[in-house]
This record gives sequence, structure tokens and C-alpha cells, in this order.
Amino acid sequence: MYLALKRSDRMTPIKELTQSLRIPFHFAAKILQRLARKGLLVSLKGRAGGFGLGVAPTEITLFHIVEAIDGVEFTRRCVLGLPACSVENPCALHETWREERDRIYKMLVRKSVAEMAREMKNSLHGLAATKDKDFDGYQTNHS
Amino acid sequence: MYLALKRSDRMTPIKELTQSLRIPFHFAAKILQRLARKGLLVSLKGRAGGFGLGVAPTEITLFHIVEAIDGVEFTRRCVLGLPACSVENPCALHETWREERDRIYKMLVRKSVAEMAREMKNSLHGLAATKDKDFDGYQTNHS
DNA sequence: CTAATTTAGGATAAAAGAGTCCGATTATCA
DNA sequence: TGATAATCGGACTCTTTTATCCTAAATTAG
Ligand code: FES
Ligand code: FES
Repeated sequence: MYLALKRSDRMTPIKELTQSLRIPFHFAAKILQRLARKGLLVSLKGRAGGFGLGVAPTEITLFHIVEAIDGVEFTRRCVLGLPACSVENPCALHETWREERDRIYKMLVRKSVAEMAREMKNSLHGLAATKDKDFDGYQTNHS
Repeated sequence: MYLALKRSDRMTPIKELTQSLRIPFHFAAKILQRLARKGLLVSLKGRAGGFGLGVAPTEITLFHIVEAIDGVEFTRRCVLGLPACSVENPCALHETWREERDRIYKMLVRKSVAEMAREMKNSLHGLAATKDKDFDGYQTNHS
């Protein structure tokens, strides 16, 4: 979302992002790296390096992000943990759960980063996580 | 579900349950114990001991079980992990997620163990978990 | 070419979770 | 009253997840 709200003609270094959002450097680095490997972001090393969007923010959906970070196995898995989920051998919740699961899937596919960024424009700093970790500005040490 | 399908005039020992369902003894024991502490089941030590339902199977809902096993924090938590979830300070997904979250909540509250047991009556043995663990019948050792 | 900057990614550490084991406790029966 | 059959709950182990750190590689400025 932060990257989506930035002008895209140059790269954004991790340090800028983490200081603005007040989140830990290495934490953000791993996430950005992961999204870049999936092609959602592009990265560039060196002097003017950093991260930028790999595709238009209207094209990046929550589904893509969940897929890159947590995986989307849940769309196929039995909610009770049975080895297979199928209509042939349904568990006690199969029909009920399938309905909710489909709704969530559709929601993930529908929500784009562009849309979300628009909605959070005014409160992006609220992204600071639940626990108050140290962020770059006051970080104890880094060369 | 297994207990709901049994006549309730005497207790069911863990061993009987785990052999019928082909699941590991200690695994089931911990779960049963946990449900008993919450009052969903009753337990009795000694000779004719075992577990039984603590309340009518029509009164035990999925919500009660999730509450006892995994917790139901998710009904209050921000899906993006912000420290608080509220309409005053909503995240980019607040409205969208609230809707799904409510549906899932209602589903959990609606589904009773009685209903589920009825539906799985014929395939309860399918409860054997994803990975094929050893179960009591062939377990390597226990006094 | 060299120094500075910045990401890449493997290694390590820390934390959480799942599953197992075992001694203690409780109840029943002969 | 002693032997036996059970659960109870803490300790322990194993695996997975999360977070951090560190060195290498890439890029650019001078
Ligand atoms: S079989 Fe359980 S959700 Fe489909
Ligand atoms: S504020 Fe994020 S779900 Fe309510």
C-alpha cells in the first residue's frame, strides 16, 4: 500500500519505508523480498535501488499477496482436516464451509491493493504492528 | 461426535474411543480433557470411568468447541493485525472482513454437534487425521 | 577502479504449537 | 484394604513459524 501511494518513477529503499511506517527493517525486508520474488514488486540493488510495484496496483489483489505470504491451500483443504475435501466424501461441514470459503476466495480476488491503499491513505502509519517493536528511527544498532 | 452417537448412560474410556476412531491415545486425551474443563464433557476417573457429554449434543455448538480449543479472538481482531478493530479507526478491510467474520461466527453458533454427528454417522472413521499416525491397536508401547 | 549503498538469501535464534509421556490422583471392585 | 482402571496435568520433545542477523552480490557515483 505504501508503494502504491508513491510516485512510481523511482525506487523506494527499505529504510525509507520502514521509517515512515515505523516497522522493523529486517521484518519488512523479508516481506518485500518475498513479494518481489513473486513478481508483485520489482527490486533494484545499489545506489538508487529499492523496491517498486511490479504491476499496476489495480492488478495486485489480496489473493496474490496471501498466495505469496501464507499460501492459499485453504481453498482446497477440508476444514476438519480430513485427508481430502470432496463432495464424494464430505465431512460434516463440507457444504456449509464451502460456501464461506468461496466467499472469502471471491473477496480476496476482488480487493486490489489500489483500492485498499486509497482507503488507508490517511492512516497508513497505523500499520505499526500490535506489539510495539523498535523501528529504524530508534533502532539500537545497525551499521 | 463419537460421544454424541453413543448411549449416554455410561462413560466412554479414552481407549475405546481412540481404538474405534483409530487416532492416537494421548492426542485424544488432551482434547477430551480440554473439553471437559470447559464443561462440554464430563469425566470420571477410576474403574467405570471415562468421558461423556456434559450437556445435550443439540446444545453444544461449533462455537463452544472452537472457543475451547483455538479461541475465538478472531471475532474481535483486525484482520490486518492492527492493535484495535473498530469503526472509528478502520483498516482497509474492516467493512469487507466484518461481513465475512459475522457469517462465520453465525455459522459456528448455528452448527450443533448433534447435527454434525448425524451427518457423519456413516463415516466417522474417516476422522483419522491427514497424516497416518499410529493408533492404539498397533501402538508400540503403553502399559 | 574504488567506495558507498542497497538488496539477496542463507544461517541462526527465538517463540509458538502440536504431540507425547509419565507420575499423581481418584474411583471402583473384589 | 489392596489391586486395578481410569483421568489429570505438568514436563518434555519435536516441528513449524516468525524474526533477526550477517555476508555476498549488484549497482552507481566519483
Ligand atoms: S470435506 Fe471437509 S470441508 Fe470438504
Ligand atoms: S480494523 Fe481491521 S478488521 Fe476492523
